[in-house]
Amino acid sequence: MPELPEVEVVRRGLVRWVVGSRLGAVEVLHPRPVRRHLAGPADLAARLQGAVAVDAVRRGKYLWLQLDSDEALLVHLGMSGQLLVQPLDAPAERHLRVRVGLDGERELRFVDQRMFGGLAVVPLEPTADGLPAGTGGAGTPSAAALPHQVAHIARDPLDPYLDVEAWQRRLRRRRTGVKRALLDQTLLSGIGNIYADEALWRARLHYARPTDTLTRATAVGLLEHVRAVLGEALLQGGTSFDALYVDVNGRSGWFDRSLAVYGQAGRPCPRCAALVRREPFMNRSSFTCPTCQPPPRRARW
DNA sequence: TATCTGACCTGCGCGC
DNA sequence: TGCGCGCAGGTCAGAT
Repeated sequence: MPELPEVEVVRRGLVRWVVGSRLGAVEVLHPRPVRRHLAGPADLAARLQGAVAVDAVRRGKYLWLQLDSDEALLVHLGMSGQLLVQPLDAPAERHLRVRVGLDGERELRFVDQRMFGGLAVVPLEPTADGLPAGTGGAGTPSAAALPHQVAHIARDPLDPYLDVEAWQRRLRRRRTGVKRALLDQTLLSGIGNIYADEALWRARLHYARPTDTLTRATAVGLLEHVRAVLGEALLQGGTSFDALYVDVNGRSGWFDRSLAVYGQAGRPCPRCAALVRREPFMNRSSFTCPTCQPPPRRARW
């Protein structure tokens, strides 16, 4: 599933293969992925056609292609979205939803099986703090502008402008469980179920540990574990369990081979050999080591 | 205001 | 073989 490392791999692919290109004809093959472009598919196509992509920017799991028209093509991959750069004559993918011409030679394709993701053309607004909005170009800070649809999304763990002290104070003021807080994109963005479980295992924290019982040192240590696991995943091209996550050239990542607990129920913990446990959590699953991550006496789910 | 829950969506694996 | 069900999970609207 696309979390921060997977989206960053896609963003880097866009920088290499799409930035600098002039967008051509747009074909919307299913209305759902463009549902957030309220003016409709025809308006989306009209705004894209002829524009030049000048940068690819990411904040958390949100991604946008900045256009020379002072607008942006905002993309969220949802659970199964893919952005592929393909030759014009490449066969259509089974779940191809939108195609956008590139320089009359190639196509940018949005493929999405489950259609939780989507595209919209939106205006850019100055950031509230006047700082770069996220990661752009070759991993450098972006322009200080972002779509208002992303304004409520917090900075991510790999963002150099993340205010760690402010984050740990907000985290510890919350009255919830630590995993629920890690998944809250308005507190810290980019983390999904996979990397939340991996970071909590590294930090030896149970997912139901109340955030208001964390010390400053524990909170900051957890952030370091989050950064480490995201960084390692990025180096390996992200996590691919199946064909649902690939980069813009259709290649899968390798980090699933390095997962300690996520998806490892019944297998030995790499640290203590106790059997990893899977438990229902927020209509999904949490994977923990029962020895390294004992449940807290007072739990918040 | 803060926190929590359920709906959205499709394909796959499993049990019957 | 075919059917029904559960599961995967990011986001957001609505409920508490």
